[in-house]
Amino acid sequence: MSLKQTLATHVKKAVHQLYGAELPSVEIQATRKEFDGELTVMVFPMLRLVKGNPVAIGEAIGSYLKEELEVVDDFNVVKGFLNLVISDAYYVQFFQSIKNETQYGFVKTATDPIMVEYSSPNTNKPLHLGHVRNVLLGYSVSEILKAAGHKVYKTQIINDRGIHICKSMLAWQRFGNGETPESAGLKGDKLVGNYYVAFDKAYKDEIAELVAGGMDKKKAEKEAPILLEAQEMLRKWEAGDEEVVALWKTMNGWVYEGFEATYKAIGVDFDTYYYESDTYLLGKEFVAEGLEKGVFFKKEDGSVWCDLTDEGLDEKIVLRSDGTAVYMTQDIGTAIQRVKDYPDISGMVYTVGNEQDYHFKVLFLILKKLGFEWAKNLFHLSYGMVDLPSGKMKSREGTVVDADDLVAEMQQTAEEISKDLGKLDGYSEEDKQAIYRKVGLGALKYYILKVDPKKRILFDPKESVDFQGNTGPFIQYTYARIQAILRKADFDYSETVATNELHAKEKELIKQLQLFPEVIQLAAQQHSPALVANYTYDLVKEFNSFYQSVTILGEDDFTKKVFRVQLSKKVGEVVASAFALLGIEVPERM
RNA sequence: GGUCGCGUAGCUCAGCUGGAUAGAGCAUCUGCCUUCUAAGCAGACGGUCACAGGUUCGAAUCCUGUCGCGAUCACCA
Repeated sequence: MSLKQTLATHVKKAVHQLYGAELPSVEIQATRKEFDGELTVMVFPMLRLVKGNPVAIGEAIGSYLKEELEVVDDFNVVKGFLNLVISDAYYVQFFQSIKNETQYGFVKTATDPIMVEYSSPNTNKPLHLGHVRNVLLGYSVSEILKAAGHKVYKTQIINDRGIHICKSMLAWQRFGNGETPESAGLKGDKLVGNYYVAFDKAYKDEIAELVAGGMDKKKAEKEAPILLEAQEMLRKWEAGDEEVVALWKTMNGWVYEGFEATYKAIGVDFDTYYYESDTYLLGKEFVAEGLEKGVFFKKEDGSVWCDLTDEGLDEKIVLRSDGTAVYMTQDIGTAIQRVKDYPDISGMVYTVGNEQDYHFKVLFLILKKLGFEWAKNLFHLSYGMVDLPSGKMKSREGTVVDADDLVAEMQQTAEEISKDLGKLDGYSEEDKQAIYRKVGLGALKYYILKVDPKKRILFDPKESVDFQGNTGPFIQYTYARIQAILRKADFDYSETVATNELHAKEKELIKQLQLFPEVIQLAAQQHSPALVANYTYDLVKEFNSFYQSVTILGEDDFTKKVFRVQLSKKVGEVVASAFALLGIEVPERM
């Protein structure tokens, strides 16, 4: 039983004995720094059941607790706040109980499997800063869910189907001259991206030409020959035309290779992949079934819709009049396919930007209407856009921040800062590069993950990302210093030592460590890596303060010295664990 | 226009299911490297928590309205 629970039951007992009232619950929280004590019992909420002066009630309960419980050393009452001073012995004992636990704070048994989808890029464009946020969030939430005791399947849906793919293919046929990533010396995703841009340019030129010839602009946009040709290509593709399918396979292959390289550089991975080209047919099947059941209805032109006006939403199309699948069709199919493949999953998390809030609201509703029990356990992990000072990122206008470039730049910055400080002199170039990579990526990842997913991020490439203060490198740096202590400790610090008095900073540190398991659970509940990031920062700040105000290795008292090394070591372990939840590595030195 | 999200220090952000005098970092200023890594520590300065009502012993937090910013309401994905 946790300390809070113990205290709560005793507070209830006290109130029962003293006032004959039964409290349904007791509110206990951490005492604010400016007051004496560790934990505070709220007296105000009791006033409903217990008539009297809150200070007097607090005093009475305080005396009772001090009398009854050994861990309560003392108490004081300020207004309606009963502050309890918890004994050092309790914290010493708590620390000793977690000291040797591996992966302290993690739930080790994996139950209730959850599938987490993230990344899900468009195969026409190289990954950019927006995808980086997506990938980092999805990966981190997956790790957090695992730590909180879930089995997790990381997956992505690859949008390898649809009119957009045909556009790049068409442009490649027209302007490509058989170019390949090898011949062009380009990553595959970059090469295909170029053709997508080429298509767009040709398309715009054709529209301009038609408009110059007297056609209405809207009509021109619909009737530009290159667009009609792309649409024709999509029909051929859905019909299984060999030539089209072969080209599609080749170009998709290039893109995937390019994406994999980027994922590897960022340090994220997937357990399983889904391709829309494999699931859209299943979606169509269920649209047909839904139509029979009356969940959907057909319009005169043959398109199929779902009426959601009862839910306060609009009508939503689920199948085009020409019978081809739309986005929604595919997502219906994909969700169903996943549950077929992994019947044990209890829920799914979709990491997708907030511009699709409406889409997912509708998707979840439709799946519910189709009668799937699991539809209630779907969660849209919605996140805000990453904006640049110049506004939105637009690939067509060349205002995107490319993911590969970004990672390289961060590593470069880490290298420059590190060289100025000169702490790595004497290490091999290979070791140094590995550290620069960890630090550069750490800065980027932390910068993005520490903010609440719902909020938009303003990213200024010029000012780049900080390396001081509440940042990844600051936390990594603290970890590296702890490792330095452990390297220099030339005595055996593995034995449990009998300490009975704690330095104020030691107590603060242990209190902070104590919070870690709760933080993991809360972060999992809220799907929020930001909680983990900010917790880690607090822990590290507490450690630095401790580090500055006590001597560790130079301490004369052997018991204290050992205890402090053990404490430092544990802080290091928790920092490493917490950062692993964010997908950030920690360096042994920097 | 309908719906959803956001609005906290000059800037970037914390603030858990309502709790005490709203917290960090950056920037500006002041101290601290002969002792475990100064990417650090200690301190100063900086606030009408967008605004107005309401609920409550108590509101940055919950409710209503107003304003500002963004997203979305496609036979695009």
